[in-house]
Amino acid sequence: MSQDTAKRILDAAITLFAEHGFQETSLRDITGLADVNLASVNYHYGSRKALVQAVADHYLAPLCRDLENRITERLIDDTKVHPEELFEMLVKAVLKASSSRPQGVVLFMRLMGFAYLETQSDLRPFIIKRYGETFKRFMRMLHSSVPNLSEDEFFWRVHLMLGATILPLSSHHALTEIESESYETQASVEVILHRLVPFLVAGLSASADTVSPKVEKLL
Amino acid sequence: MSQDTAKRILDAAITLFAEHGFQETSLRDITGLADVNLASVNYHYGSRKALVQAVADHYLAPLCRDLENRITERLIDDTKVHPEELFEMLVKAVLKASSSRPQGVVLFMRLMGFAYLETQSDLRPFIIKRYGETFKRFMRMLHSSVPNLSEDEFFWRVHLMLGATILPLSSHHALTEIESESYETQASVEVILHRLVPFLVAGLSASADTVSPKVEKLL
Amino acid sequence: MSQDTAKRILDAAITLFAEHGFQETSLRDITGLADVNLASVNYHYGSRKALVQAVADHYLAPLCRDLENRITERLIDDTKVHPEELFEMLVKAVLKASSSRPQGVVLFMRLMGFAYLETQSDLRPFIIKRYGETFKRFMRMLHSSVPNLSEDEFFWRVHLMLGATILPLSSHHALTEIESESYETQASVEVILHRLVPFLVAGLSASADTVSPKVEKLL
Amino acid sequence: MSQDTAKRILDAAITLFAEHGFQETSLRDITGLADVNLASVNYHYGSRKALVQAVADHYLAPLCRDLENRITERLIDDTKVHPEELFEMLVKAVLKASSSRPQGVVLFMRLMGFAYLETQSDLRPFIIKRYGETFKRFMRMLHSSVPNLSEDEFFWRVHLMLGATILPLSSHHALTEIESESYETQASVEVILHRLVPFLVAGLSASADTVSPKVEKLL
DNA sequence: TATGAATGAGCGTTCATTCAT
DNA sequence: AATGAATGAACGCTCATTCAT
Repeated sequence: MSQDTAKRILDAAITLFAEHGFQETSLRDITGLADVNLASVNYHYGSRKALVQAVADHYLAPLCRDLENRITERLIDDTKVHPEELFEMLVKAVLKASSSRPQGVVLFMRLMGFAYLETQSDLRPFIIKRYGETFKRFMRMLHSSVPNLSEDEFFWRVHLMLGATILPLSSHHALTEIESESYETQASVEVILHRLVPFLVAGLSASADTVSPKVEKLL
Repeated sequence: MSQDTAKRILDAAITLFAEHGFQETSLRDITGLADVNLASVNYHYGSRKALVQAVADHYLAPLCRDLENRITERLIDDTKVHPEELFEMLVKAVLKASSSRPQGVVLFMRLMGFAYLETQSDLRPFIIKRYGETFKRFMRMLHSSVPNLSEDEFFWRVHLMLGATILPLSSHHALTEIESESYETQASVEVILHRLVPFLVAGLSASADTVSPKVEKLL
Repeated sequence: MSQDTAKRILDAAITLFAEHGFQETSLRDITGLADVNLASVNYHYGSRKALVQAVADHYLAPLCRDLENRITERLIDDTKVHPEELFEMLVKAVLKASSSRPQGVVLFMRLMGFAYLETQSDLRPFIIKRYGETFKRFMRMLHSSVPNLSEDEFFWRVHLMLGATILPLSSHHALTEIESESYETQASVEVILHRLVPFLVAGLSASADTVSPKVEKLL
Repeated sequence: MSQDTAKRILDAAITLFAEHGFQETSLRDITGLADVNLASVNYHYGSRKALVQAVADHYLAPLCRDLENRITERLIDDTKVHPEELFEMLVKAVLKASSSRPQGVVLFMRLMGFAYLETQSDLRPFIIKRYGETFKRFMRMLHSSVPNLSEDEFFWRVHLMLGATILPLSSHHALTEIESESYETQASVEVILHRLVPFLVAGLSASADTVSPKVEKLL
């Protein structure tokens, strides 16, 4: 029973945070869905903020552990790393980390989206502090896989890619409504990923210079 | 005085929404900054939700009017439209619509971001209902400017582009903190746009097929 | 109606704080007795702490104003001041400041007692900051009215007198229960004061030295 | 181990009650300091209230036992008893009963203060019921040591003395802050007692009549 | 046209206590 | 003998909204 309540809370929190965002989800919503006592959140997690961080940990801890392993393993072989390999690596790690529950990837991406957008919650600093090193390690590898991109240019491209990844995935249930198709959900995530990677590769590999005259003109 | 109060409220709302997001901004914050009575928001706008929509209108109404004009004007000349032209058109319209105040583009993108994530309850349906036709018209032109892209494929690429555009811009204040540079704000927005367009063009123009074997393998 | 709610809250707060202490009285107790909405406390006073301070102000502001006037007036005549005069002055000021409601003195003394004993509430520092000067002025006069008392000795005697004054008055309703008499309340306060003043005068005027050998022996 | 846990709880309770008062100290504070399980308080003592009473017993039981012995022993010699003897007797008993730990006297006096103000719900009735007889016996001796004091007059003087004793001692940590001296704690308690006794003797011995005309005038 | 006052609902948190093991 | 888990009640506070003036 002990472990059960804490897990029920975490599950309900993941569901509701992903559905409505962090700030629009109250502890009463969570404990109501989990069918546990309101005070048990504080008992098991200490505070609302700690629960939010536990949700983040639930995804990011295994993800980063897995990613570290893959990176380390790949570096044994010191041949040149291609960007496609790294994207492949990341996608696999994300899929594995979020495979434990249905809709896992979507929930994860929505959580990342809210973490990105919601300024008040201290989630972003928490994530940077606890998992920043792993992501930086990955980013350094990614950067060196695409030469001829300045530090600045690369930094922003990463965020453009993040935006392209997180936002469509996190709202894909609404998008699929627009498409007016009904289909099995996990498949649709694969479809998005299927369409995402070539987009990212092309965007990351784009020359920074070619269109800049035009852009400068219009600014 | 009446018009003045309503305007002061709108200005304060735009400022605070852009600074702290929608959910983190209370009517008390807004009326406090505007130095008007708390009840005047409901008096002038009817409800909090209506105020949020008024803020959306503030940006989207001139934007769509401007965009419609540009589209119509361009279609007089029935030569083939290139994607760069359309991006240029959109960026100009966005910059013009948000030029009236500092941080205008950022607020606008944050607004779109929240609408995307559906947190601000009914903002997305409101926008679709009121401004959807203009965007659809634009999208149709964009689609026909890039042949050899299936309906589905194009649909998703649009959202990937939206994600790449909206999310980095809407959180750019946090990103620039990470970059640890000090900079004049509006300039930094231009920098982002400067870096955004080649990324979008490359992504949109990417072949859909090339990397699909790899991706299928990893899913 | 505006002034009414704030006053009803203050009245209920005074009653309940005096009856059960500050910490054992909740805002819901107060608003329940006052028959007003819970949120109106925050509306009119800002916070619970501010309400507590308003209660203190209610008694101490007129008391200190009155006391200042009496002190100033007395100092016009530069004859020697006797301790009895000062006690008389203080008692009159206290009675006047608390005359506005039945049991006024008792409530006032209980409030002072709780302020003395309850460590958590920040009431004591608040009182010292806002009214300390007046009391210091009074104390300086009292000190110079009883020569041959060291600074330290006098300081402690003041607190002994305060204890003798506040604590019996604040629990006098319980004491009178023990005495098993029933009588009109204000009269009983007069009885206490009647018995208090000679006690205080004797205590304040006691020689500091006479019994010290004995005391030292027993410590 | 059983006895150990109960004792650790009592020790922690005494420490924290003395430091922050009864109401400001939660069971979690106590069990946290004692490093025992939260539920063990209820297991060993039954309830929070029973723990408070156990703390009272811890001081009052040996005090009253000691006091009874001293009274009985003194009565063997049937010479007249002087008030100083009785104060000496009481002070010795209090010091002895509270000598087992630092700050003992202060805690004891705070306990009495809260019991006096009736805030700690049923502490006063509990003390009266369990230890009232001893105190009454002492009071009767004290009364007969000071002739010419009416029953009423004596009754009130006892409470004035109690107030003068309890209140300054129970808040002496705050008072000494005001004095802005740094000092070894137990010593400061002795200083207070040093200054208390002559004050009490003088107050108790004061004639009841001398100043009454003045007082009556001002009421 | 505008506002001070008031309201009901809901928030995260803390509490002493209970109970199965 | 002892405890981890859980609970219901209550806490101070903030919220968007309403309403009489």
